[in-house]
Amino acid sequence: MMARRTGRRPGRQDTRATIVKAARTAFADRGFDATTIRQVAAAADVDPALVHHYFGTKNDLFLAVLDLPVDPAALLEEAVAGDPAQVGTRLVRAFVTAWDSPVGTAGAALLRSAVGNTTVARLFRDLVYGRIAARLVRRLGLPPQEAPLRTALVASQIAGLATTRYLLAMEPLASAPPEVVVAAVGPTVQRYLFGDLPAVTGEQV
Amino acid sequence: MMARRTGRRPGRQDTRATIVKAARTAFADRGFDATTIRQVAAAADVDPALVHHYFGTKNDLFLAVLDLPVDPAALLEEAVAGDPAQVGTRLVRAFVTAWDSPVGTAGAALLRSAVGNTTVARLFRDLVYGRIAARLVRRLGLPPQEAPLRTALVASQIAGLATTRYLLAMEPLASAPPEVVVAAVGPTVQRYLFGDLPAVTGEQV
DNA sequence: CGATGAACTCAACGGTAGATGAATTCTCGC
DNA sequence: GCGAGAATTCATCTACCGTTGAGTTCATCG
Repeated sequence: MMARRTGRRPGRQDTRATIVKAARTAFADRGFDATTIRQVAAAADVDPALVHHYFGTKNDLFLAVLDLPVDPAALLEEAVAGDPAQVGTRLVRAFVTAWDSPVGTAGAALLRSAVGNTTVARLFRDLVYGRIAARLVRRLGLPPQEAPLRTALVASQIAGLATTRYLLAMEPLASAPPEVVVAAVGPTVQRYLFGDLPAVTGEQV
Repeated sequence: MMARRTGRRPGRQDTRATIVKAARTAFADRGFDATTIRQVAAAADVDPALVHHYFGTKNDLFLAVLDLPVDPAALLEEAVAGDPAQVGTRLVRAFVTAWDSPVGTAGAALLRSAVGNTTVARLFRDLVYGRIAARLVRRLGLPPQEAPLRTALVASQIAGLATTRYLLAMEPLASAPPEVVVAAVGPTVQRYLFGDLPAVTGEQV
């Protein structure tokens, strides 16, 4: 971390991508509010002003972090195709394996930020409703009357998995091998999607 | 909100309790980092310096917020007593109904803060392990080898419920009547506690 | 090679946060 | 009714933060 001269650096380098990467992990680790542009700049070995030069405001930087070359919806499509009797298992597996990719890091950034920031929370809800749940309902052909509760229940289990395993790192879940998690949680998701829920029929216990 | 004179106020009043209450809802709504002492002071109609006078640092204020007259462990004891075949349902019901009490508000403060703050996260983990999970294992007589994963899975579903229903307010879960949630989620918790989990036997799928 | 613009840094502004210490007003026991 | 101490506020310090504008160095194209 030597003192850096002013002005443009020699050679060609994709500093912009470096900043996005640093920002993504920073947002994932600390959330939107707790992440400072100065931290991101330091991690990318760059002046804070350069971050603004590329991305404008801090909000814009956050949006750039969420803007991925791979659409999470594609992963979902893959998981939904196949035998409906094991959709739950495939969904959980897709989720767990995706977590180590940039998609997962962006997801961590989004979820962690949403819990602490009302504006990001709205963004998160819109994404889950419009881009995930809607697609799930359509592809699985869930009855319109039951669909909202069923998908919300799935969201609750998946969000809980993300929170405990990744955001809070609670053992032994945090370091359990993927297939253990898949075997344990998959059936839950399966039941929420297709199982017999007294709740959705309006029946009370 | 008229201009307030300096010095002690006439009459007797429990300003300290007022501050704790204001701080509890503030921490629950915004989390530790996003909550400012000035906000708490304003909500309690008091000068920021008074908050320090009573509680010292912001951390101490947070701990005071978590220090409740009612022990959450007591609620748990109540739910575990009775037919083991419906422990899952009773646990979820206890959780959902407790949420509107100060215990629930403190829980929201703790969870929301834990997601955004490493120090609080450690506090949260210690509480779940030592005060909740340990008691659950003991009272239900779970096999020591399976217990950690089983309780962690329960934690994941409960945390997910808290996150989606309360912290993020995702519909229709956020405004679903308690018994709907209990009927839907109870069996999941039941299975995590006593059900057949290929994962806990070391068997891989 | 010269110029234009992109990449990059410096220094600073205005805002807000947590914390502190002194000053003011009240209560209560003697 | 007076004095000690608790309750309360004021003004202020230091430390960051996001953001801006001006200045410096490089790459590229004519």
